[in-house]
Amino acid sequence: MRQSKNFTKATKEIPKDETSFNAQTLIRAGFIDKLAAGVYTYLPYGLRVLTKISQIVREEMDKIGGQELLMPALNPKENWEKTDRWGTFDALFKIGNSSDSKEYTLAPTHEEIVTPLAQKHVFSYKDLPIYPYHIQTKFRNEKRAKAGLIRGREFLMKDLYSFHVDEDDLNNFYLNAQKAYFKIFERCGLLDMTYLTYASGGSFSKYSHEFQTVAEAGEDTIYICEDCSIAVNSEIIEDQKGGCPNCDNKKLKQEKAVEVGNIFKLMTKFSSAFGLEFTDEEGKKNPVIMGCYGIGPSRIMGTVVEVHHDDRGIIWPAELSPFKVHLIEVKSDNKEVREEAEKIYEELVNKDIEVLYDDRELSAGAKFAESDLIGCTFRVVVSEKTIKKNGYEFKRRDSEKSEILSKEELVDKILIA
RNA sequence: CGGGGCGUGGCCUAGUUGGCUAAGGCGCAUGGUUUGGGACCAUGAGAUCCUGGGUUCGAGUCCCAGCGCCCCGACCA
Repeated sequence: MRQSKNFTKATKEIPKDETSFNAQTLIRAGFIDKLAAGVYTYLPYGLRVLTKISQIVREEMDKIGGQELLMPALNPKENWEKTDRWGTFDALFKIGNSSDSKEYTLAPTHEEIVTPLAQKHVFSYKDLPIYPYHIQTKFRNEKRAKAGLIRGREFLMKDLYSFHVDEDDLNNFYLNAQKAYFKIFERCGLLDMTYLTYASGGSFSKYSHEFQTVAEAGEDTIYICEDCSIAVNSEIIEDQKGGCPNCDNKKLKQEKAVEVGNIFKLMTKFSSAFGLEFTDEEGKKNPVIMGCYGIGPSRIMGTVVEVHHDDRGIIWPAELSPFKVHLIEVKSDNKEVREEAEKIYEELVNKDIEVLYDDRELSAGAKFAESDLIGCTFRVVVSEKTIKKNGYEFKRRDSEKSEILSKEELVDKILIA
């Protein structure tokens, strides 16, 4: 992509209506635009990142048997009355339709939709287990949206629901889902600071689990057991008398964290509400056992920015970088420079490498500053200097060192990464 | 939803005890000089001062109400 063709512009000014680093920086760099509190447009760069995160999530869900579908955001009131959540889920956006007086909600989660859906197709133990999921925009009328992408009113969420014949089968899948989640955080560059965190299980089971990423911007406080590499949240810490639920470690480390995912054993709460049953091998009817597994691509995007940055801007992990390479030509009005840059741009594009090519007639300083702000994993510079040296300057965003490489070396280096 | 703060060209800000034509920077346009870390000069365009009431000879400035945004808290299935 040619930067001269991108219609959004980076800015030096910090937007005054945002205080979180992720929102300030993503807005300045042209990834997102704010429409209202907790409601953002994903601009071309931002959508690329969001799509990459979603794709990672999709791949890891598919690997554990997930089946992707897409359920509606617009939900009829009746489904939510069946579970009694129409009146009790107070972050529900409600929509009245004056022409026929029918009421809807914009879905904040999808148990109310997926359970009756399963009911149309699950009759026998032979039909189980199933793992439908979707990646979809969720709506929650948060009393207070905050921290940019970390707590929005409209946000992207992957929610998978598992349906089982018994608790053992649920427990098995539950562990698979945990592993898949860690794979996702690894690919998003969050593995080192993300902890499986014991949370209250509500009425369904002893614990649910959150995935908490340590970050100053986080709104939760977690207590980490460094022996087991797990954590507990503030609901649990008191029950545990300050100790680890997994070992006899009494000294847990307190940190602020962002909840980037959570998994929950729903047991029969929703299957009972809708009467979702299956017939077992003996011909007896039993309620289906359920679990749910949430993870927020948009929230991950904000969290990654909080965790991976320096004072010049974002440092995207390789798999999330909006473009693998930021190609910069210094002195666009130098014919030789322009031709050389165009040549390598085409070369890289032909190798299916995603390149953002800064072909604008701006000063070198402006281009470098904006490049660091945007934060692509690799930077390649073409200038009078590099032409004299018969190569291309290559630099990682997370390193201060640069090197001059030949075309072949450059392509190799980028393709290997 | 309780408490606090803020609202001025596209963006960031200044604007004194109410006073005359609302100021500066960024960005934008035109011309010229520049080009390895957010260049410079000149000229120019661009404002319902959040909205609605009120006080006053006179309101960006004071009062009331509303809306919006941010922060703290509560909430987070």
